[in-house]
Amino acid sequence: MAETPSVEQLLSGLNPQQRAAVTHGRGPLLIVAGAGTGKTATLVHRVAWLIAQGTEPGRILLLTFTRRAAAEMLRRADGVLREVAKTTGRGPSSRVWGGTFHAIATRLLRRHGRAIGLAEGFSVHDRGDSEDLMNVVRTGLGLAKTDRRFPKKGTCMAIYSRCVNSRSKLEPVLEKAFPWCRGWEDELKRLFDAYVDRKESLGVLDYDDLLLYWHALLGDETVGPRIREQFDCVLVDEYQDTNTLQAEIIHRLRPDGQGLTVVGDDAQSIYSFRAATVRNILDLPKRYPDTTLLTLEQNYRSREPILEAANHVIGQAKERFTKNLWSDRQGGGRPRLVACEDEDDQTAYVVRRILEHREEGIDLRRQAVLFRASHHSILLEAELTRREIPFHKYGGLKFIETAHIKDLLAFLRLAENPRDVVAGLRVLPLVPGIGPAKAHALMDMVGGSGEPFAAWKTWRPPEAARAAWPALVELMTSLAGPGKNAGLPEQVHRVRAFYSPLLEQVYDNPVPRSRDLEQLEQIASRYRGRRTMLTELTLDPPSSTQDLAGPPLLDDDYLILSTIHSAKGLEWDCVYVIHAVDGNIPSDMATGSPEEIEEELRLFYVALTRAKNWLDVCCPLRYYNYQRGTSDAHGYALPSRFISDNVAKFFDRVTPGSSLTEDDEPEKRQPPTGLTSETIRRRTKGLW
DNA sequence: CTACCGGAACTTTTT
DNA sequence: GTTCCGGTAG
Repeated sequence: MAETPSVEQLLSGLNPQQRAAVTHGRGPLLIVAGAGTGKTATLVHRVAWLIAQGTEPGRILLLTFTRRAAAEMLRRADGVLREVAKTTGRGPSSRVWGGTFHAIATRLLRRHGRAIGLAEGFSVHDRGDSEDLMNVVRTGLGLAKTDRRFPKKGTCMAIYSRCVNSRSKLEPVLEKAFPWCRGWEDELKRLFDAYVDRKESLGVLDYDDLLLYWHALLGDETVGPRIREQFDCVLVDEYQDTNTLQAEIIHRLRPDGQGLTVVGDDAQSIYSFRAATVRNILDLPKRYPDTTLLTLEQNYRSREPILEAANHVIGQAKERFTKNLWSDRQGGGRPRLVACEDEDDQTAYVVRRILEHREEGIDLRRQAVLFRASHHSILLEAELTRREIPFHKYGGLKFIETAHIKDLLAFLRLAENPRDVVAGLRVLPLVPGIGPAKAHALMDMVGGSGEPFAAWKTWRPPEAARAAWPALVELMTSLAGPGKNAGLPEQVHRVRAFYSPLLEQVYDNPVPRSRDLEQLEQIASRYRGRRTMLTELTLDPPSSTQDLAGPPLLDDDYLILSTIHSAKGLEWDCVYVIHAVDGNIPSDMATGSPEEIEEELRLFYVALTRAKNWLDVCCPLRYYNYQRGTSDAHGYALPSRFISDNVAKFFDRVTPGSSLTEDDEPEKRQPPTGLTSETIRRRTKGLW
């Protein structure tokens, strides 16, 4: 088969397996792509190839794990297309439907939701909002004060979510994942029923609903076929991390598998806590018997010694389908296994290595520190700040989840959807003199249409609320009514005018919080409208203030700190894995069952395979237990159980030793004999 | 009955 | 830095 020159050009630089994947026809295609095997490049080229072959960009659906990944792929696909555009005349891929399952679900539901009785203006609750609503219902049913302690709101939400996402009944879910909550079946069922009703009456969808409604939409006799016909090709990235509900959505989108491409790596499945199941990727050939399976095994990312160590780590997994990866990037040193005395030692070591590498010409942004839990980097962050080394942290508590940001957004959400109790219960108690009880009563007074907050005007506030009450009523009335069409920055500004004085009373560190709010006002102009801003912020929350401020300037350089989960799909020249001790990797919270431990092993594997050229794994052996007060709160840890003797052989063992650490703790290091400060002064004077 | 304060306990990973 | 609880004051 003779290829046209432009297509040949598009395929140049791909290896035979990648090429086969890119040019595969319409039948269902499963690409099992190991870490660093050019998975993204393959997917990008496939999108470009499909377009070059005549598929309209708007008829391609690209589902990725994060929006960041989607944007990156579309950007790169544009690049590839531009290269070949001269000869094919095909346009850019920018109209490809790309995004997360949740983001795409929102778009489709706004467009077609009417057909299944969904109001177009529905609002989306994030995890925190959902928990709050769950709590409202939980208290309403009197489950908050029972003889035995009833599961807390977060646990209730987790159980509910798992039922929805794994599409299974309550009993097995409790049995398998929440054994300590058995015995509350009846109460939980009542609670979930009430929660569902409540969402319905408020016109609110939570994360799980987005998937659930999308699924339902596809099952509808009239709309279902319309959506199916909208797309010729569906491509799914990170398929190993999809859950049962998502797999069924895919199945309903492409019932016969025609035009379906799925990419994943069962060795990198790390989201089972979110009800993801590896079975989706493993069983795809069973679901579609004519599936073509292609495997990518050549790793272009890591040097061979790093890959060898990583292969031996994942070699300990019980069930695995992908083969070992290989690389022709020979040479270079082996990865390091660093036995640190304690966390301070680890911090000093990591900082020193980072600076050494920077001296050698590796920018900070090409280096990353990875850890299991977000709080593992606290000490390091403090040290980086002290040394004025810029860094950017991914994962963990997000900007959007801080109390003051949620407060401010709650005003906007309440204006957008006056029935949103969760928003109301956040806004109202900010006024002195109004607590949960009065807030509840006030929310019951809110009307449906016309002027929703009219009843608040005649309400007689308690003495303490006299001053602030009329201002709040005026603010809300205006935001929900005539002020609705004001510019978004203007709206935020008005909320800020009302909220700022309260902020100073409620929080003891109002200054940085106030700055965050100003920032929010600044970026508000970026969004098309209030509803868009609110949904985008819940579906794609910026991970930090810096992120929110926009892409950093090209010339400023910063180190990456990230949870291993957030590091998925990314790569750096130098990777430092910290806190690689038992209890952290694997986490104590995840050692209940063999399956959980297996997932922790894969997580460790993901961390190691992020490294291109240098890899340091640090194990601080003595740690400080912050929960146990000040005296004698030290404990001892062992290196991660995943670094067995057989694995350790592939690392260089390093001991930083106290002489290499920085001079922060004088009591630890005696000055070498014979050298006194007096001699130093004398020597110094001899210098000039 | 309601609001508010202080203390205690806990904090995995994320759309 | 929260969230959850119990006690106290209005």
